[in-house]
Amino acid sequence: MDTPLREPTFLILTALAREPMHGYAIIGEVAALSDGRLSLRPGTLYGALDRLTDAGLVELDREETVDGRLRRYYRLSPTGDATLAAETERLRRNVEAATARLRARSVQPLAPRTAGGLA
Amino acid sequence: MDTPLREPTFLILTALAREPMHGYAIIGEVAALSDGRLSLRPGTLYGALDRLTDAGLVELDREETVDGRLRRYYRLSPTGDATLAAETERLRRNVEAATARLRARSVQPLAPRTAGGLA
DNA sequence: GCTGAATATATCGGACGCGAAGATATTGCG
DNA sequence: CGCAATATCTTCGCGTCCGATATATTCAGC
Repeated sequence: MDTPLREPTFLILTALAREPMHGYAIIGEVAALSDGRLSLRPGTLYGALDRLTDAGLVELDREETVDGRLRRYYRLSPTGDATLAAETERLRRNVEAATARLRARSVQPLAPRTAGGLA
Repeated sequence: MDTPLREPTFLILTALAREPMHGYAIIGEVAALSDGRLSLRPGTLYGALDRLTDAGLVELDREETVDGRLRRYYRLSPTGDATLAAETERLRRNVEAATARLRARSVQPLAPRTAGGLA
């Protein structure tokens, strides 16, 4: 898993970091995590869970049946935990780099050539 | 451009935030920005530049010919600047959310049931 | 003077994650 | 009884990315 995680995958792992959850609950948790910016579609969620399970980042925790409806709980594996931590660090560095660049530009938007200061 | 930027695209915009650069120089700049973690391939770079140009996030700044080799400089457009700032904020929130979740798990890895404290 | 590495651009095909849409089944509300 | 909400799963197409390849020029080494 050298490839960087995309946002939906990253937030799914984040949602599972605290405690095991079932798929449908993850949709709501990710929406909350992202302040409603990202609403996961079933295709994205279950596809991602299958991929993450195959990759060994999440594991099936348990299955419950509540009111006749199946709930399949997933949990973060140790590998998934480490991956999420590493990904978070990677993002943190990217954020820092971009912030520094944006600030640098803000300080000196354009070289003051046309304003006719001296010369 | 509602879709979140992928990492290569994000770092290309970051590289351009400070000053206009030509394609080949961006490859080195992105490598430096990511501490060598991400080495852009030509296919990724020029494809991304075309897409970003079409989307209005970057603009052709100027063309130079140095030692018979063409250099095509790109610069961040105001839209690209705003997009990069917004994306950085989005990432910052994701990093914060993940960090909080990882910390929460670290404080209480498992419910202390088996350790037999009291009871 | 030729070869190969570095500079600098471009293009094509495959892989893969994501999103839209719809199917299925159950409970609860009006 | 029909409709919304809960909860799962599947199929299809798109966009992005990467690997590979091509082209052209300069410079270093032999």
